[in-house]
Amino acid sequence: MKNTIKVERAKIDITQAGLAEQLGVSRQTINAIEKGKFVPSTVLALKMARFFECKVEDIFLLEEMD
Amino acid sequence: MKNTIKVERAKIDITQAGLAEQLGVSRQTINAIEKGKFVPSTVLALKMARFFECKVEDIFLLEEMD
DNA sequence: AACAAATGTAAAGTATTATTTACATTTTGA
DNA sequence: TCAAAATGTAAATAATACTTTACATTTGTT
Repeated sequence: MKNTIKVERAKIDITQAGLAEQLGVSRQTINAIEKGKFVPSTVLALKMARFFECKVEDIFLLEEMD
Repeated sequence: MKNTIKVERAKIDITQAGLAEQLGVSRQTINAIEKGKFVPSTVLALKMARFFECKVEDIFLLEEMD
């Protein structure tokens, strides 16, 4: 599972901490997701998509292994 | 969190067991998600959207409480 | 260089997601 | 009506998501 969070963040120039605050999670959670440590819950994925004004599919990309 | 899985299933006339098989999860998992017992992982949500040929946002709807 | 902000990482613990097994109830069709 | 298929439910367990705390490294600015 790949994700484009770092790029989406760059587009609107927001830090991991800033995004975390907006989404109501810890900074480490954002960092871990961004680094591919784990995939967020569907609720958080939906909140991210809403925040970035795009689709969940635009941010989280299924791969063979998933 | 609401979901429209039952409706999507009805559209293409597939059973919970059939859907479970297609998605590679147990029938109980589909049933539990459909009944709102829990929200599936993002991976499973993405697979569902892909299977139903729609967006994750079309199936899973954020509510106030989420 | 020096400082601050941002990012990376780790470990321990809690909460949630998903599985298996098993059985009850409801719906459907012959 | 009777049987089979489909759905509902529950308990125990495993796997994963997320938090907190804490510290290290990198990056940007003066």
